[in-house]
Amino acid sequence: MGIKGIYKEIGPGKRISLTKLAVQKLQDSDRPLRIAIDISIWQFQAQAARGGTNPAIRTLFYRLLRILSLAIQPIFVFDGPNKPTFKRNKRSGRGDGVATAMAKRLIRLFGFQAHDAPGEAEAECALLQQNGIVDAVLSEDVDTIMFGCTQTLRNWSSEGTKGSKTPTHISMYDSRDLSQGASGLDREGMVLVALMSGGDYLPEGIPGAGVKVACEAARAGFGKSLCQLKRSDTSELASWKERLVYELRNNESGFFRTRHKALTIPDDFPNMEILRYYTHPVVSPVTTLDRLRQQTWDRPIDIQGLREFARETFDWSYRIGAIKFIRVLAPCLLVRKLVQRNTAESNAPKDGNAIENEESELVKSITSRRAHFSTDATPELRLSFIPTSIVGYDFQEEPDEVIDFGRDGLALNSDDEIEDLVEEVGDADPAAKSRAKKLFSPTDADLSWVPEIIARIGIPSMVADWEEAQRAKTIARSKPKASKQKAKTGGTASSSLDKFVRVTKNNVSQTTATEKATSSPTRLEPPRVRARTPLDAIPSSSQTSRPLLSSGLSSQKSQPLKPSKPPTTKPSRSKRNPPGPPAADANVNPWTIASSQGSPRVTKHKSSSTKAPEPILISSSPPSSPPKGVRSSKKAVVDPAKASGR
DNA sequence: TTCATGGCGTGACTC
DNA sequence: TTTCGCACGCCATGAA
Ligand SMILES: [Mg+2]
Repeated sequence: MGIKGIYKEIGPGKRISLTKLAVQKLQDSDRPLRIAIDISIWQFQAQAARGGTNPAIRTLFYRLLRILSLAIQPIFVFDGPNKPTFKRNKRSGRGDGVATAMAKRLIRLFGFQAHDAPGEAEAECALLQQNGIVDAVLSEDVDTIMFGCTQTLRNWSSEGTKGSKTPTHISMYDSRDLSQGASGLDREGMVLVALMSGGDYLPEGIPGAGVKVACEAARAGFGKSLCQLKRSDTSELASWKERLVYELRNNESGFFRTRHKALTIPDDFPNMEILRYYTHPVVSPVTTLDRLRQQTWDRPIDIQGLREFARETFDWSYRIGAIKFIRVLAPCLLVRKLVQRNTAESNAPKDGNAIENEESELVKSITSRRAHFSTDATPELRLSFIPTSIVGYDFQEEPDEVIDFGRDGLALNSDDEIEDLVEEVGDADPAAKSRAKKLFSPTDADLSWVPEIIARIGIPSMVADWEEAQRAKTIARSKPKASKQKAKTGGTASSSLDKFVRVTKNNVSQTTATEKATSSPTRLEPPRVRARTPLDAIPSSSQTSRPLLSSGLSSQKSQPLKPSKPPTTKPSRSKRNPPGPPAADANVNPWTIASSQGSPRVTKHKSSSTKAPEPILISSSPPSSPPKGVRSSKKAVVDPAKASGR
């Protein structure tokens, strides 16, 4: 339901290289960037791909490779069956069921997480981000902000007018910056904009009121005050509406550009069901969050499984297919292996030679350094590596496609997409290989640009040696007579821990220059301290007298944790609930609304367990991190609530 | 006149 | 047997 014209209001976001974002997180937090990805961002884009077999899923494959090479830890979120009732014409599943199953399989072969949302993926992603399970959400639009996401990424695509369409950049939206910015839109404000301007399937919007008028109303505080209304207080709601309409008509307080005498406000505006859709979307319960929190982000890549997937799905068959597979996978897998050397190393101290031996198994040499625009000048090193030794896959096992039984490297050079250059096929001259860069042999060295910090993690001593050599070179150039005897000051580290610390320090001092140069004011918030949602702990019985939305701080203070008190609304919930109009029930029983909203299908009992039944609370301002204990007690509170929904 | 809304058509991708 | 998004540019329309 992207709000039409919303980007004219909130701006284009910060366009930033995904490499830079990932590297910053690696530096600042000593761990990879974690993002939740709404899988639907590719549901249409991928259809545009042409050529070969299954180009759509192949597009996903290449994106997954890219994620791998960015050292990002993703969790892919799929839409679930519990769509809100007012979106009922849509249905996910059947049509792309096969594609969905394939996508999940591929994602898991990469060692990435595939996660099913109970309802809308966008809302689930926002929940994961709010709870610190991920740092940011990659989505189609900025709707996630209305679900409470504070770091939203969208439009992962190429940047600049240069020829390459390689997707390098994303647009980043920080909810805190947004509320401070010119639009002044926070979560509540955006929800009001959605409610007022409506949309194709948001009924009871105000016809003729678009994003401009709605934003003016939001800046005047009507979003916040609407969300702070006590539930089931119809007179307060009527008063809110009266004030809004009065200001629209007369513009007495000057909130609006002009008066709006001609607007016809529907009788049932605002639609509380839609409001609740944003404030209390159908998302996973805390138990699921805990499970996700405990899951490891470092699952191994199934190389053999990926090879078979590519053979069957993309028709990358025979030895030629295997070589193509190795060629695209190796540079990405190299990054993974470099980063893993940080954590995977045993604590046993190793001598310098052992370290250097391990390093040279991964990387043969470093050839150059750059600060390229495609990565926002994030420093990178060009690494030379042997594809087969990175992938560890024996392509020789695979039969040749044609009758050519030759098993020297020559036949391998005929890759299917280099026909343009195949004039040289049959030319056995090795020099021809270097002339035509596209001639690829998986056993020969290949080159790849890797962020310098990642190289420092995986091959620290090789980087140190290379830097020393570079330094010597420049010195030699400026003062040819100077001796290169300057000993390696750093030398090889005595332990892996020391090594990493040293490397990190070096890298910080080294990269601050470039950071300042590019002057990026944007950075991710520290995620760990960010366990939010203190409000889930609210006893259900307090709902009817509680604000629909209020500030996180005050409500947290005022919420007594009463795990022992079961909800008293069970009777009304237990009668078979038709998905019919909940508006009538809304003032009577919030639980009814919650459940009806959650399940378009009456037969789905699951909805009651997946719907977080607690009322309330949007806190658009950054929350104070709750103490660790809150989380566990919250669990205790929610469980009975969940049981009551049965 | 100026401004905002809403309807319509179109593109996205990799090799 | 049901279905599906979003953003952008262009233009007509109507309100103030
Ligand atoms: Mg959306």
